[in-house]
Amino acid sequence: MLNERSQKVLCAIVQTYINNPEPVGSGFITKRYSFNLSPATVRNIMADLEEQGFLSQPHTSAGRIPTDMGYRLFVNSLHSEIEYQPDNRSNLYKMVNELESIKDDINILLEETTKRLSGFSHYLSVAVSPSTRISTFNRIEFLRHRGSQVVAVLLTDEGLIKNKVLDVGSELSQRHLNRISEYLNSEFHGYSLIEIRAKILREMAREKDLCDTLISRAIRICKDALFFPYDDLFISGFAEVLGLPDLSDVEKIKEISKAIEDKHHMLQILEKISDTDGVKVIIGAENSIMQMKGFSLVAASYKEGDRPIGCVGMIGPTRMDYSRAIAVVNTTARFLTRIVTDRK
Amino acid sequence: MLNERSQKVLCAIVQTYINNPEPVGSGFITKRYSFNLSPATVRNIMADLEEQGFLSQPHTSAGRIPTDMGYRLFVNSLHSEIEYQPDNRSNLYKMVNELESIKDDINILLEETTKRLSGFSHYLSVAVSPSTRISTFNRIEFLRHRGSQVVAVLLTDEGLIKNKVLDVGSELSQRHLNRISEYLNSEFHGYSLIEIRAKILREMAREKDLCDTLISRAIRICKDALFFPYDDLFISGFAEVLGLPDLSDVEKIKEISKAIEDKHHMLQILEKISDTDGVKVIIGAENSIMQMKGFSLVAASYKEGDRPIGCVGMIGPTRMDYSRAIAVVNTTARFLTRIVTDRK
DNA sequence: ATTAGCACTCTCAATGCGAGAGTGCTAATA
DNA sequence: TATTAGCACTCTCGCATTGAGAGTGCTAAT
Repeated sequence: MLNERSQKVLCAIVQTYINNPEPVGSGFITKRYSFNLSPATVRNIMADLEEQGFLSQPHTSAGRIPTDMGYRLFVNSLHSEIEYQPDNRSNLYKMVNELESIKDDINILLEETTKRLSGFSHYLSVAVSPSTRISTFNRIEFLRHRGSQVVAVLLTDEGLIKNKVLDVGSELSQRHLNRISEYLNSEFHGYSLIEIRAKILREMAREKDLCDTLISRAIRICKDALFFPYDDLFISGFAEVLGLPDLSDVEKIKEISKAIEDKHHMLQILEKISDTDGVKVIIGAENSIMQMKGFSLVAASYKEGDRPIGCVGMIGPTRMDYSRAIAVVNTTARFLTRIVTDRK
Repeated sequence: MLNERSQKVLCAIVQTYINNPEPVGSGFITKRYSFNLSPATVRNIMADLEEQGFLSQPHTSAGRIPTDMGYRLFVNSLHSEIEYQPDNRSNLYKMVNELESIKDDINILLEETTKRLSGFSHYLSVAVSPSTRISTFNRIEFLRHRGSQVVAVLLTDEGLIKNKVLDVGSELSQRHLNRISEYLNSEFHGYSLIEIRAKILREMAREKDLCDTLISRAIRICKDALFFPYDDLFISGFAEVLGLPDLSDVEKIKEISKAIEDKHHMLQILEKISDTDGVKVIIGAENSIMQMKGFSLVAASYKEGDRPIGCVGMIGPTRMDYSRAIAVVNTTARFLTRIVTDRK
């Protein structure tokens, strides 16, 4: 579909544009790269590439800029040859070292990770805590709060700690609550939360109009206590990206700020990535769910053992430095995987 | 210092400028307001006001715009006559109703409050959770986590629920942990966290090299478990404020986004307000701690009974609608006070 | 298939111009 | 003495014009 020479020229154009956000002309390519082609030839190639949808022209007499399709080809050709560049490494190395010391609490770890990531990449960075739905129930405890309120504290094998205030209708003694939690802990240990939820619903349907036994009460309380509609989302670096030349336009700024304020939507995107393996790159409006025209997402899941449980990533303009971003995200995800897996 | 007529003209100018962000000319004032003055007279007054620092001129042949001092005078003259306008009320009323149903968890309540507040005010809204330092210890529980890690769950009388992962050095049995928490709960119930912290430090100094008794161990664990460097800060409405004409400049956007990303600094400002009573207005760079030139903060503390414990507020351009903002913030703070106080 | 040559197109920055808005000042007025 | 009418002045803003520069597409030659 695209001969090797065309592809090389395309990549040269994309790389040039990434280095400097100005339309790339045929002259620049011939001067900078030693393809041994004349500007005229490059012009012909560029015209072809434009016709095929890889490049576009701001106006008739300007150079070319890559389209999303152009970036895509560039990124694909990159994917195979990515190794950690030494200069990234030194920064990352420092970061990883700093993070080692706060690995006890997964959420704090993720928050600090995004902060540092955005700090030295100058892109927006994001992370989601391990998905509650697929997390493994470790135990739950109930603490009397006030009146008929109870605080449920849920611990999962992945290191998540979630609490929730419940109203249980009537005042229960702490002893009573302990009996309930003991029952739940023995019953549910080792199951995933989503399994437990299914179990509970089945159970409830069965003993619908059962009298107020310990078990039925436990089940009812538990149904609420284990339900967390959203995972935690960490975003950092908004002030950073404002410095990028790609965001000199107020409209663009509005777009991205809307995207990150809609946590629900962002979580949807990231959750999908949390399920897959390896680094994933979404360019511009490529993925219909990601309506951030003009921005790209580079993300990777982190795993507990072999099971992906959450993800970390970076958002930048489509014109972002993909090779660096991919390397950084990949390394960070591996780091998180190690932390989460080791502490079992 | 400023005669009544000048002050009236100043307020008219400020109000006009708030309604429409364009320099106000003498002609407009005479037409719109029935001061029975000629444009020339108003011009003289305006020249005086400028000399005294209440107004400024973008350029020689333009109208005047208020300085921070101008806004200040305007706000002060407003303060006395603020009542809840009926149109605010209907919006607020709806909001308050919606919030009633989620009052169980103070943090969720504050988060939802800021979301709604920014949604209908189109300004940035902020809130801080009850200050941990002055919160009243209710009880603490420890849950075994993994290895030598323990999860401490702290409940305060104000309804705060905080948890923290601690490494206690060696594995302790749950029974052992329960003994420790029992001891702490009986010892510290009813004290404020800051008092407890002082107590602990004294205690530690005294039995510095005591052997590993239950008490000394409890004390040591507790020192970490009760220490929370930052209160929770909720901010919402960034996408909203981008719509304001005052933020059409990228520099301005950078400024405010930097301000809200520096949570530490923001907390410092809000904590001061949490200690005072009534609605407080900080205009522009008035307060040296608030280096957000061009933005104002309208905030009020919410209380448990008579004791201020946290605060809620709105941030907008200095050109914001103070009268509405003050009314809204005031009402919201009262609402939060009611919720927090009632549920004792 | 590639390339040199050239006319063409489009942007961008600089310039000038006129309309409009609002001022400051002066002299007249109540 | 305080206010006001009148007027020249200043500054911005939008618009059109212009020339330089960059890069293209096309054609004809290699």
